[in-house]
Amino acid sequence: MTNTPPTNSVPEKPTLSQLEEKWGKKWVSEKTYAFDRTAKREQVYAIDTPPPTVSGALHVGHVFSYTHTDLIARFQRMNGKSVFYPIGWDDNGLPTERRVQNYFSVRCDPSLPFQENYQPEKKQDETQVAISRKNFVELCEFLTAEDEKAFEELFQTLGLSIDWDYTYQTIDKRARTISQRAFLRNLARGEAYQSEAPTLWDVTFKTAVAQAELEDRERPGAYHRIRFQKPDSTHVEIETTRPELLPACVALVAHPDDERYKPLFGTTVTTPIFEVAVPVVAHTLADPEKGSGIAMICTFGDLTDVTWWREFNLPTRSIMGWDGRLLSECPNWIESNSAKKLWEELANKTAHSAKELIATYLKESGDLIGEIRPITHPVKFFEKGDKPLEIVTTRQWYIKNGGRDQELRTALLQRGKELNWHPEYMRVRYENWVEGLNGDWLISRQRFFGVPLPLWYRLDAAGNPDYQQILIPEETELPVDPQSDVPKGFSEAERNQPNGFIGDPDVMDTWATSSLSPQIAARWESDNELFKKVFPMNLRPQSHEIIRTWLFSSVVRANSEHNSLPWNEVAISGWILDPDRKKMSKSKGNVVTPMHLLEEYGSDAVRYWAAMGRPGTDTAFDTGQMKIGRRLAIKILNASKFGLSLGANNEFKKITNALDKSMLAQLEQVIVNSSKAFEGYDYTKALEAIESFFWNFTDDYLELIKERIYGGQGEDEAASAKAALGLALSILHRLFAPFLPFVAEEVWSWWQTGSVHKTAWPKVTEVQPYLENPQLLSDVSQVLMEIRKAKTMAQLSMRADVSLVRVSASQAVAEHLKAAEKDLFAAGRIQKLETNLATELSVEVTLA
RNA sequence: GGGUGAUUGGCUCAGUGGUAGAGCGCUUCGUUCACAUCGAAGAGGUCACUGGUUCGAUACCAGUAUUACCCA
Repeated sequence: MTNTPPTNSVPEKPTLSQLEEKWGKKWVSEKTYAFDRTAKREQVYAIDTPPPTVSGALHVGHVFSYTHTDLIARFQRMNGKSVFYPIGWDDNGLPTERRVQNYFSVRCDPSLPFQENYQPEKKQDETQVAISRKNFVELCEFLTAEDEKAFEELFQTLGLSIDWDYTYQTIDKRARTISQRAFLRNLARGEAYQSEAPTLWDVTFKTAVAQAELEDRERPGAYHRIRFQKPDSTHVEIETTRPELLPACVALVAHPDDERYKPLFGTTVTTPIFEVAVPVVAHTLADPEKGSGIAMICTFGDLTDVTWWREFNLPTRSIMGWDGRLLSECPNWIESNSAKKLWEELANKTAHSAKELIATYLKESGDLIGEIRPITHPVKFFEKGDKPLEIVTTRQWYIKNGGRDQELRTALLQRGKELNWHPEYMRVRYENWVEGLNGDWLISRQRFFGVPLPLWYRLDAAGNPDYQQILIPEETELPVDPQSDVPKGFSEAERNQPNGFIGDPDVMDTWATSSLSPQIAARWESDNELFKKVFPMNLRPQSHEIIRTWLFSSVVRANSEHNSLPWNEVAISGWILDPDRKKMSKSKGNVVTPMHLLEEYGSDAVRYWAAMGRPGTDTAFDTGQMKIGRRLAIKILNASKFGLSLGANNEFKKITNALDKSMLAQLEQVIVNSSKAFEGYDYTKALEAIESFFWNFTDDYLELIKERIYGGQGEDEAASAKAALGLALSILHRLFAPFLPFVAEEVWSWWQTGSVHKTAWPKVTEVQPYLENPQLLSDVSQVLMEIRKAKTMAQLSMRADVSLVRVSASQAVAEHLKAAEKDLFAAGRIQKLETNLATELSVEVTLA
């Protein structure tokens, strides 16, 4: 720092335009935000940035929540931490598949051979071209690379202080390796297992669906009252919304205390029209209030059916195919000839058509009692699907997550308690989720673009897979694609041959990879030095709707692999609501794309709006706040230019004037309050404290010292103001740096060397040698305000003269006014000031 | 049905056991001398409702209503 401020480097007419371009490029080329690997572990602050789904649209919500993280990153960096702030792109999974299908009008057919140099034709009509899995994956990679460029450009324009040298993709080689390695370790420890079991199944995507991907939707349904024949030829009536599952009925169930049905327990009844004998059982999960109090158990109508089927060891009578249609062959448990004839009509019908058909048959046979009763009820859907889920029995891979194991569940709940949540109440969502788990984590997906399960199976002499004979790769061979790679000891010629092998066709759930984002970013097992420095990480920022998925699954993986949390803190962002308070989402069509906002208002202004969204609180999209942010940024330019032109400098020993010291005392409080707020992740509170000081600083303090700094009260008094101004500007530039990094860097560059973003966050020790009662400036401002009010009321210019100001005030206030009297005279254009003692402040202004 | 938040001027939101706050919007006034991409000032609220604790409640407690989200 020099004693003579280089005012010649202050532009004549400062402007916000082009600052993003100017400084954004410089930060990248000078690696301003590079992680310092030589830093000690305690000096590292590591952030597990959410990898955005690049196949999704750029969304103003990205700007919002990523800015929040950046604020924390910048604060920590200025506090001397070596900030590890990488980003990844989530290009793995179903959203990418769908986008590729629509963009190129193709579909994946894994049975087709790979075509070299395949060029997709431009999308022209709705007929999709079938292509091989490898071609399909190539298209996914091509398209996501395009999308990633758009995201990178947005985030750089926004000024995120990411270290771009550590960027990863959830489908890249390292991510696939880590994902497969973690799975193999789970397998070796017995935490991963395969099971042939009833599975929630999406008939559109033809894939299994995990509990975390479910959602309930209210759908119309109808109760059908159906009678079953008792052994004595009388009837018992059940009610069901799914009569199409009647052929899949394996039992009836009622509550053990239900007097109406007690005599039936242990007996056998016969299903109508299909004439299959089924037992009547008692179970406490049967609700006596629901319908007739007795229900049919089918394989499988819902998850309760699965529970009953397991507990009573009932037979499996599945009638639903993987495509959501009834089986084409009549099931072997249906023996009556008339029922077999009916099946010819039912075969290959969708659940919906089968329901109508069976209702018609029941009506004809007289077994449908009374009218069909329409209701609305919750139905389970895949969150990305649009047909109700079915339950089919398939072989799938699972990872233990406490859903079937109380000890693990307790351990994971304990992890939730160890984690520091911001805001704190979000912890409850985690606890509710873990407590409500009803099964392990299903990780296999019958999809194409994802990380493959790194497994092969032996084929027996007949060419059928033996799933108990698993062939696994060495960790050093990873990543593997079992569709093209060959297990050790086999040759490609043995693929799909009797006594040979087959590759597991499935990929892993996208969360099975995303849950390892801290390990991927930290380069687990490929850069141990880095890993030791940054894992467990300090912060996971994310939004609240993925607590049950991303956050929970990350805790599961770190707990089993590293016996630790993946990070110590989690900061939950709210959502962006549109101005009508509706959640912004692509399906609602109310999404605002962010790039033009950055261009129109400036990145700093948009960041200001984001910073005003409190942690965890949903925030309305509001260009008004961006305008205010823009105004603030302009004010910083102008006030800095003005201050530097007045001769602001660093000769702090010359700070002697009481008003100057009072201003610095107020600034001391701002440093204390904003630092404290930041440490508690409340960046909004920090910004409010800084901003509010700044406006008073420009409106009152700068006005008050103008005369003095021009030399009106002698050289020493001017020198005090210049030095105080220099100290205040230096501190303000640094306080604003995390929020408005572009304008802060710009004004810093006018009079300092190096980047403001690599300097130290202000410390109270900087101002502590120069303090006075902070109330002094407030009292003087108060009187100045009264004077301005009088001029405004008289409809006069602020430059109008005041012949007399008569102040009634306490002794303390009077002393404060006396201390800054000359400044007050000049700023208010006062000719005479009289004070007298009073308990309450009052100001009487006589205009000239 | 269970849970978690929210409810404060027209709007968006702070806030504290002791006289109700900010910004925007609105109204009025004001530009030679940092800033019209601006400044100064003004009006505007029974702090959702009902009880309770308290000398005193917008704040603490209980209940109600409305609303959002999570889970079933």
